[in-house]
Amino acid sequence: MSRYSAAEIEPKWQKAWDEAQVFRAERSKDKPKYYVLEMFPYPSGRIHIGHVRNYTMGDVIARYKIATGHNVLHPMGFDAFGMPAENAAMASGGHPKDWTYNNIDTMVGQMKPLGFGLDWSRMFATCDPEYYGQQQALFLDFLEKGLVYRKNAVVNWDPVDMTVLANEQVIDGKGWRSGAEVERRELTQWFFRISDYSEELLDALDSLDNWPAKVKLMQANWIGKSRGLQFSFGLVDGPEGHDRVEVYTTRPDTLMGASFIGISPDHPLAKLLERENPEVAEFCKMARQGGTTEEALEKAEKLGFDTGLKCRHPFDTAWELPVYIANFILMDYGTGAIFGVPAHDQRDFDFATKYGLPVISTFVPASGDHTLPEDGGAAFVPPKTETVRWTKPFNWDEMATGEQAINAAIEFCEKNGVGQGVTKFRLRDWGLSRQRYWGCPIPVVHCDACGVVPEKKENLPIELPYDEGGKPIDFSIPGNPLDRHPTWRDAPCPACGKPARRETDTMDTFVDSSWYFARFTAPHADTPTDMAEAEYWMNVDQYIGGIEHAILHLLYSRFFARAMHICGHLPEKSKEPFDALFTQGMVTHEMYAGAVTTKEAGTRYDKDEGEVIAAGRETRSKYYYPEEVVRFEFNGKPKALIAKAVEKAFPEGKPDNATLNEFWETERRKKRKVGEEDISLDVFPSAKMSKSKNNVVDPVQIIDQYGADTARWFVLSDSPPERDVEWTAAGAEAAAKHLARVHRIVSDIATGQDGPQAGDEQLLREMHKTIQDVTNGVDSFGFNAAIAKLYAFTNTLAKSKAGTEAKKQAARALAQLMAPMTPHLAEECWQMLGGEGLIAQAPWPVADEHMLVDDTVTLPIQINGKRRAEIEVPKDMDKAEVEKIALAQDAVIRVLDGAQPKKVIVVPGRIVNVVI
RNA sequence: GCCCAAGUGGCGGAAUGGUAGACGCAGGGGAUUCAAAAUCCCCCGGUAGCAAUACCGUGCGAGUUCGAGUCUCGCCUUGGGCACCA
Repeated sequence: MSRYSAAEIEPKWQKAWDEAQVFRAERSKDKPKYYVLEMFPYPSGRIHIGHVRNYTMGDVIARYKIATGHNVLHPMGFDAFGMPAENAAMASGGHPKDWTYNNIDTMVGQMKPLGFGLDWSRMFATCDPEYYGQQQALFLDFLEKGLVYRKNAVVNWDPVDMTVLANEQVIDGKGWRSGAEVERRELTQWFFRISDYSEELLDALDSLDNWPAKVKLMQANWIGKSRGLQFSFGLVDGPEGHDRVEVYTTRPDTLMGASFIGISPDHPLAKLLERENPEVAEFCKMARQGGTTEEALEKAEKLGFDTGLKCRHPFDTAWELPVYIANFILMDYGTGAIFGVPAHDQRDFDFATKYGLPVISTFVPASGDHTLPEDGGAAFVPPKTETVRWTKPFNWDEMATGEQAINAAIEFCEKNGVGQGVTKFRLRDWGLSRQRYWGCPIPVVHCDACGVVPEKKENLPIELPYDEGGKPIDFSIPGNPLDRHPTWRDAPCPACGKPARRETDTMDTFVDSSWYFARFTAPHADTPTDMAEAEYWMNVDQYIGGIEHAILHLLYSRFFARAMHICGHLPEKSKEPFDALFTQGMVTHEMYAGAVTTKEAGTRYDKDEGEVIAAGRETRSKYYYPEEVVRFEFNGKPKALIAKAVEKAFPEGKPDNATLNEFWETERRKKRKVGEEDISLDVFPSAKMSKSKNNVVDPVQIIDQYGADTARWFVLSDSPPERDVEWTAAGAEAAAKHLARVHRIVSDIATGQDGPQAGDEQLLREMHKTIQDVTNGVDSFGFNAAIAKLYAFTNTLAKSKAGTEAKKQAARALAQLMAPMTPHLAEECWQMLGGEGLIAQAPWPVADEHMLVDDTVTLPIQINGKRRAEIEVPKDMDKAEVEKIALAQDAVIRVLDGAQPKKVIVVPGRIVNVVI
């Protein structure tokens, strides 16, 4: 008997798979193809447990599909452009390219030992010039087809660092490095015309039968189709060229409740007033402060500026409404102008209250008490489907739903020439320009004579410069190094040949990830795709990734697939590139944060508390990795300390929690110098593992200690894959023990003598049930439930007194069912049991239907829905007979106490319910 | 603020509208051992009870149903997304 040693068997079988080229994907007519893809990783430096979970799920599917006779494509690559590489260069010198490729090497080195069935020959990184050159070719094709254009759009501008900030670099409206108030500033940028496809992207969601409903719902809400009315308010004595204000509203039915007109600070009228009136200019400047995110705009205090201008109400020209410039109105959506109805919109209500504007109700609840908003009640905002009583309708019944009223209002307004019914979408065009170095350069040239000229395809790829005039690029200077590069910008105009300037914006990294799945079908083709390969391998049969990508990445990819089809790079069938989608939950972990002093504390004396040193102290937060901290609980509260400091203070070993707590309290009160870290840390609840929060768990330790199969088994067991999982280290050992047990049991069976041969049939029945359950589990992503069945079957097998042949048969089935999850151990077991060839290439076991049905069933007997007894009856016994037996049960007789039951419900094979 | 989810023992979780808690972890007891590791066996939601058993129990409050963890409505809490994190 041999002992289970992952360290010995895992490399051995990985080599065997390599030699047999089990995972090499080649086109073939003999088998149906199957393309399984997991969202590729960002090369952050180390793989984390979330990656292991993601790729193990994909690998289970891939191996299972190979076993069921499919020709499988299962590739891997890296989403390698992005800000962390530049941030690393900024923080510690070095070059984003070196940082990225080093990280990729490390991560591949960490992934290979996990034994994933990947076709590594297809690997690429999006920062490979070979890849991004083809992306530039795609861009040029899109440009030719009118799918890309330039327009102005706002960015977060840091006025101190003189640079554009990403949303995550704006913290509480301030720049992350400079601390300066961020401004919204307009720049000319490149856009994809995704909004032209709003209707189609929305409608096509219905065809995605194997996508989670919640993802489709989120996308539908994001696209946001709405029907409303576009019309204008006449402006009383407006400035030159402005005789009216065009508005769009989804609630034209509330027009009689309008009390003001609001325009965006970026509205042409506001801009005109801004030039003439310093007060307006000051307000607009203030309104443009803060980040550009929808969240920031929604949460910001609602402020307005009364322009003094008045608009006429379309239905009553004597009725004049004031025109406000308001900071919560977006120029991008609708017409950049709205009319406010305080009675039926909370935001408008708050605004009206603040500026003393009238509140006019147009409808009230259908019944019941109601305090009108104008009489001190709250804004009344029922769902559009609710029937309400109209007090100011214009051509519909007094009792009607919002929906009915909206339609009637649009019809009425159209008939009376007041406006037009318009369908609008919330989806905006996709801005792809980034004022950054580490991304795919946009392949156009700006020529004084010819304007914006596309680069010639034969000049692609336009590569990123590595140096700056022989010197390494200095990333510590804020701003875009491409913009200030001495020579890279110089390029002859592709049209006239005169000296011109390259575009220095690079592409959003979402572009990189919007077509990589197509590139995997022909990763080294000298066009973006090879149609023969794309025709064969597309679509992705099963796509697996995090729920956090439910909207943007998936929507952008759907758009790209359409655009690529238009340009002849993908077949018609690939307009929806992902046939089935599975969104796995995230791996979360609690976070440990401490303070680093940025301004030293003063000292203040308090007569009760004595010396208080925190006064005047300023800090920034620093997050620590789980392995850097000592975590403990005191009085039920989690606390943490920096591990190194604990080791130093208690060299003899980790003390008890009370001592740690005392240490924590003492350290917390210490005065710190600038730059010094606090030793006592706070523990924050679990959140998505992210690089910036340092709460990533490194699986390498687990692999080193227990082996890949344990890590794989562990991430699949316990939690359902679609749910978030809180990572805890306990349990890895249990998984390892179980695998060792399987090895031991199989080894005993393989070498054992014939036993008593009792219960062969029972064991084989269990085997067939397990085959059935595990197969269903794998098919439906119920990996945790499948694993529970495998645990149960292992117990059955261990206890079975069956003969050696039956046991060997059962053990072979166990190995095969485990093979997608723990492939190395399965191969080893397969070999011990005398299985033919590699288990990785053996056909999947099939359950025998006849072995799945039992002759008798156990039926619970309920009385009024409460279980009181149970009976064992033949499975096809008729209802009357079952009822008779049920009513004869002691418990039933006792509760009935001579009375007749009102009703007896018999669900064959399920349950009996006696109603009394 | 808006959109989308999730909430079940000490913990991770199982359960086509049909016996709530499968399977695993932690814990307790025992066997084996000079001892330990490893392994094997048993117990394990709460309250009451020697026990049989009874009552309560799937975030909270209603509802539909013979029957609700599962369906509907309202709330609470947590997580994700909100267009320049990827």
